[in-house]
Amino acid sequence: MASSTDIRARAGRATIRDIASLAGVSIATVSRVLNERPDVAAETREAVLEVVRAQGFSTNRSARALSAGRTGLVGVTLPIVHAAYFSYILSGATEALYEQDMRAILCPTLHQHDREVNLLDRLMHGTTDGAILMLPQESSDELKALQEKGYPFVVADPRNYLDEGIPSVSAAHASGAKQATQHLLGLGHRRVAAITGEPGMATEERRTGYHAALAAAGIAPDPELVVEADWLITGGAAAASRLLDLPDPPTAIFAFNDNLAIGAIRAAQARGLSVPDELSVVGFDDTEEAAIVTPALTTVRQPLAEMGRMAVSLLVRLLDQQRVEALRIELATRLIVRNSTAPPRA
Amino acid sequence: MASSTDIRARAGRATIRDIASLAGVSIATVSRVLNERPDVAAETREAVLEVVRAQGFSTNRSARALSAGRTGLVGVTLPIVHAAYFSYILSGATEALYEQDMRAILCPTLHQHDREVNLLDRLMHGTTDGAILMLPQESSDELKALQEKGYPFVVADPRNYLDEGIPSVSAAHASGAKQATQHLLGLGHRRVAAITGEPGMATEERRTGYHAALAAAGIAPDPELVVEADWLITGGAAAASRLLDLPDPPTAIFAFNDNLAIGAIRAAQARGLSVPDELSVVGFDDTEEAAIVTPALTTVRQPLAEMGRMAVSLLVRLLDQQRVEALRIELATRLIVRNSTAPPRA
DNA sequence: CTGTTAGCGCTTTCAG
DNA sequence: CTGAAAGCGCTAACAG
Repeated sequence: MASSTDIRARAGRATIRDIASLAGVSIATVSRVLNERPDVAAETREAVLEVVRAQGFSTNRSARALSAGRTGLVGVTLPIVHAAYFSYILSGATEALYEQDMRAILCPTLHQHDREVNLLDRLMHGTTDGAILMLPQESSDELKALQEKGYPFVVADPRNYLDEGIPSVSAAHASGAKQATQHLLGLGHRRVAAITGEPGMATEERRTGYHAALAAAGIAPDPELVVEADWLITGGAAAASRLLDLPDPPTAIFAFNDNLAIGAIRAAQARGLSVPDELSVVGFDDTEEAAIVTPALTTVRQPLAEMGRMAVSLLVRLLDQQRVEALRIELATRLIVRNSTAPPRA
Repeated sequence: MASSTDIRARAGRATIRDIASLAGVSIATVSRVLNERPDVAAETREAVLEVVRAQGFSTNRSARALSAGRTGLVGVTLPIVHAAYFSYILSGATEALYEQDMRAILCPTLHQHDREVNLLDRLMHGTTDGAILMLPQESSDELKALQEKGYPFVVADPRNYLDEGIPSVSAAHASGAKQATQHLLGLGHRRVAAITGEPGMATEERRTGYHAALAAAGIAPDPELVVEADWLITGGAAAASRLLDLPDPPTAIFAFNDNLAIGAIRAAQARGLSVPDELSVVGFDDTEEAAIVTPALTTVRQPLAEMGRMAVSLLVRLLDQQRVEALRIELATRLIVRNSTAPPRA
């Protein structure tokens, strides 16, 4: 759409200087117009914008970044890009950034700690204004150090308990777990088992919610009914087998994520048990698979995209040097009831 | 890790100038060392690196970008970040970029054409060195225009047939479809139906492969056995129903993507047909769901991550101004046999 | 092999 | 309300 009256035959694009001379004003004025400063006469502004449009000009971000000290870029670190779980958070964050006219730089760490460190180091030095961190396991010390260097960041979906003062956004694991357990209890189950994930904040909190629901229903927790597993389908299957081998097996299982729940369903089905008729299973996360699997999984939905958006909004406030009272944000979850849960057999 | 002997009490980090004076050399020399230029004495280099390490210095990318005219950033546009399909390509691309010490800037377009245009416009102007484009539908004209402006890019997984001269990386749709159809034929099926997706390059090519396999087996194509659908599960179910209502229904269906295949399976099961005993179904893509669904889906795997990597490697060559002979790259697919296919009932 | 110097394109005081 | 001028931190000729 560039008009044929472009002033420059040279390869590069028009610069602010070209616009200025074409519009008969100084570059300072053009800069003001471009940055929507109020102190420009309406006429002047119009004249400048006219030329800007005609030339198809748009400001060179590198130059602006160097001069203004802000890049408009935010680093987003995450273990793996294609994992659905992270990509939802990423998606929310990217979208929220877009709305602020900012962009996300992707930094996959592949679970390699040295990569995390290198990446962060580089991000800090003039590449980005701040970062959204999704880490496989955070060390409060390192994060503190980062913070002391004055680099703004927020941890999304923290894996561990973080020091106060470290900005973070997470799901309300405990209340979600409580919902899930209550759902099972409400259905009439009394022996409700739990398959927990690996140690960490999520597991701790979800266990807290599980116990809280049990306690509220006046049921004494049975340690036999709580087994730990890795977060994988196979782990869930193995754990469920152990549970079902118990002399007095559970009639319902609350698995701490969907993978584990799917594994549990598989294990039950493998031994001829019908889900949900003979065993109810609830998951956590509501990944894509939850709806696809047979029977469709009752599970606790995490507001992943929303966590990404929230993280950005927190970060933006940090960038603006606003005082932020609530540094740690927790987002409510929602129980999605599908077909893997039913009242226990009479 | 910053030593307490930092020369600057000021807020900012050390600059190349600080390093230069600390090391007793000129900034040009520091720059040379930083850029691994060969023309520096080993001693000098060591001395400089010493100071660099001590100060925890790392070069300001914005400044380098402005000065050198290269940002080390590549824009990646894609319709939706959290769609597994795209995120695999994205993942491969990001990883390949990382290896080149480059980074990806995420640009989700949400299927909005104006966003695509704006984004590209911005990407061009000093934000990125080039781009990987995943578009819902490309217009060769617009891409040509982009190319004429001298902006390097490559289209990943093109939706439409592109002009020659537009760099692109895609899957070998035709040969993949041929494999799939041959698999069915090899099992003994004679009435093999196809559920195509919406018009576009993928559908065209896959249809070509389907017909080629039929022809090679000496089977005349029956137009009744080819029905079109959107790319969704519901569409697949509807299409399969039409097929199964035929007076002489197919014993096997090749669905042009996994969603359609899942829909077909659902439709068959809904009318009491067993898959694969009474109906074989093959998909295309090998999404996450393919392995989860019951029965697990036989499907054609697209090398998505590899496409991303390839796109980057093509782009990098373009950036280096290398003459590239093969602008259009096609990556082989692979048939993944699972449980949704079997010989027809005797 | 090393230093000097001139910008890259933009933002931002500081005057007027 | 507008302009002049001083950099932001780095790279890349060009001398020496």
